[in-house]
Amino acid sequence: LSKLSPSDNNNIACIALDVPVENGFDFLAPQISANDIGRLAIVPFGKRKAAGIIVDIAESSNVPPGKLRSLERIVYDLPKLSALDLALFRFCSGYYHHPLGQVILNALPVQFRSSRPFRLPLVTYYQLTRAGREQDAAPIGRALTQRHILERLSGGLLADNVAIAGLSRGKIALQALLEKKCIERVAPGKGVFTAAASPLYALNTGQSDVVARIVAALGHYQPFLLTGITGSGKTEVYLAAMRQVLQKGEQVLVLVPEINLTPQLEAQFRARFPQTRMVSLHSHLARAPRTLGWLEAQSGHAQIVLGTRLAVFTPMPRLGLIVIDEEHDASYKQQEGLRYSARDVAVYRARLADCPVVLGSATPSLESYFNAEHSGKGLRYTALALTQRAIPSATLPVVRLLDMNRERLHDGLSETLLVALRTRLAKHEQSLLFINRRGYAPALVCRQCAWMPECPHCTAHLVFHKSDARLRCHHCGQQTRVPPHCAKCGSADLAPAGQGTQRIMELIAAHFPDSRIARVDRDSLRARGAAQRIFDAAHKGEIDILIGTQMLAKGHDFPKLTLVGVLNADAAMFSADFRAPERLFSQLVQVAGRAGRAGLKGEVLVQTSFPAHPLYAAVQEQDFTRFARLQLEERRLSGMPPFSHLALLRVEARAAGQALKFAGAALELGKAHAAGVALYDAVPAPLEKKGGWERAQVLVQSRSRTALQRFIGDWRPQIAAAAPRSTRWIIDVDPSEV
DNA sequence: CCTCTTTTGAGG
DNA sequence: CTCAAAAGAGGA
Repeated sequence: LSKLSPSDNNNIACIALDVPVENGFDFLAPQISANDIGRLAIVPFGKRKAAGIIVDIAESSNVPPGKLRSLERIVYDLPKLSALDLALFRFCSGYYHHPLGQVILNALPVQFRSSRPFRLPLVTYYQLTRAGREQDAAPIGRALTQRHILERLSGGLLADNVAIAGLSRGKIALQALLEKKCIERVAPGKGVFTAAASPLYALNTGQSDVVARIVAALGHYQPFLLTGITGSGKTEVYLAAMRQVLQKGEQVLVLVPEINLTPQLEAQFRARFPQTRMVSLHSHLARAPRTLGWLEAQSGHAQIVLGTRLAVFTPMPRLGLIVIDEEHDASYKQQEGLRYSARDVAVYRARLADCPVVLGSATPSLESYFNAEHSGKGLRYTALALTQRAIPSATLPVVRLLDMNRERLHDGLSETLLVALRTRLAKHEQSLLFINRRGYAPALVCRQCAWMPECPHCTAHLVFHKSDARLRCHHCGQQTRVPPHCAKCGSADLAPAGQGTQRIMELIAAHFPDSRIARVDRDSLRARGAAQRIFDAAHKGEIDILIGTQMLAKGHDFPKLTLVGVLNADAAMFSADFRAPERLFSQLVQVAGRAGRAGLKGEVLVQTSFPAHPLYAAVQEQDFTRFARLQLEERRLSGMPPFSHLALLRVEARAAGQALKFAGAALELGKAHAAGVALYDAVPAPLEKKGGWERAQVLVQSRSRTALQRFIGDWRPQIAAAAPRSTRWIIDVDPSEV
């Protein structure tokens, strides 16, 4: 152990570690220079070693000299985080009130988070000269293992002019790629191939105008909100703008919601930019390829980074454009740990990198819409709109409301809907039934005494899954066999209550025994390759009726689809969350957008008990602007975002009543200094008990973001000091569910 | 008085 | 977070 004192002209390294402690930890680091800021370091920490990031260098420390220990080593094998990367992490730490070390370490690939040594790339790949002579090759990157090279080949990620050193099975892989038409030609004896380039189709005038606006902004910070109805060709706009950025040798970050769309978009991008190296980063990716992709982005070799919310933190030294597709999507908000909004972080990142950021959506969030409507004042967005469908023959579907009070019903399916389905079957067109509930029935009920089985760990009914005769909790995953008798009165007369995808499937199969039906929900897609199989079949027209949850609502285009039925839209009306109408609207517009995309007339039938609700009128006209105006007026009157800013103290405890009790105590602490903020009562959370944890919350509201931030800054240490270890708590800034 | 469980505090 | 010491709870 070093006993040198800091006064001996030793430098001190301040290191951010993955611990729930506000500040970094100081270590003696004699040889350190300011140049090392951003590097990974291994330090002794208590009884163990820990990995952390050097965030600062100082001449002296406030820590008593006797307590200071020496930094063990700096990891020079890894490229360091840039000042811009660190600035982004600092912003997140401050804005979301989360310890810096945890912010940074959570954004790093897992290998780098532990103090154990890791091995870096073993295989080198080379860029060839035009002549393709291997001796002229220059190394352009490395991969962790040969398997990753093969993966990259099969993904088409190693495009033109690339040879692989030491690739024994390369020929086999290349042959497979030839057959799949990913590549056109293989130079014999070498791993050289040329990627097949996809043809451009031309932009319409609306699209070119929008692209021109974005391109004009390249090189400096400017946020755009790009709105456009489904099928108006937003992706084409992204691609055209990206082309300009890539030509300048800069990088593009594209964020997409957490859905199964990444492979499709990836294929689309790859086809358009076959020469450009692209990495795809999402949570389903295995550890090693994710690390590799991260390194490629950080080194600048990968020019396109396509990913879900976690990708927003990927270091990119020459970032020239950020695209956030479906910017309204709830999956951009992380719901645990650092509760960041990838969309908001991306906008801030664009500001740091001084580049434009494009937020695209057919149904933007009201916050973004408001920012674009009120451009001119402060930090606001420039509105861009696509008003025509890219394929002119594709018209918007007709939306009809089916009044469930008047319709003739067959097991919850209206006569009109059944007739419409029958018509489509006769015409060999496809239909889609949208019901946002998986399982057979959302509950089981005793017909004698009305007892309903509940989850022992959550405030929720158990969902009946008929296929394996089990009851499942969709909140905690708990499952049991279906009980033979009522637990209360002993009756054997237990019946399913309500409808889920499985039950609808059964009903439809009974009504249309000769039709080909497929169910699309988390359960049916669980098996490996199931998603691909079902969607392929649907695209080929081998499915007549698709039944599914919101997984069906996004992205997929089925050319023969002309009818969409929406079965339980009303459910959202009963939600206490002030954002429920917004979510319902965007979901309905999304799902309606599936119908009639290629020249065939589409029809959307919405079953509802409240046909007079103004929300449905807006859905019928698919008029987002009208809907947004209505909602914004409500928000203005209720003082909700975007007319105020929110933060939520979320408290969880195992013992009954403890969460609510502590939330109340925290509220009292806050009341003493609540300047410029309004504090709501401590209340049980919407799902009061989840996974055995009782939940309570305190809502904080303010017109001023600064006042809100200042308040939380003072409040948080008070809560931390008062909180018993048996309660978990977090402050959720800009919560998405209140 | 001993053992097992829960709570608390520190880590540089 | 992780580790371990301290403080409680219960048993013989």
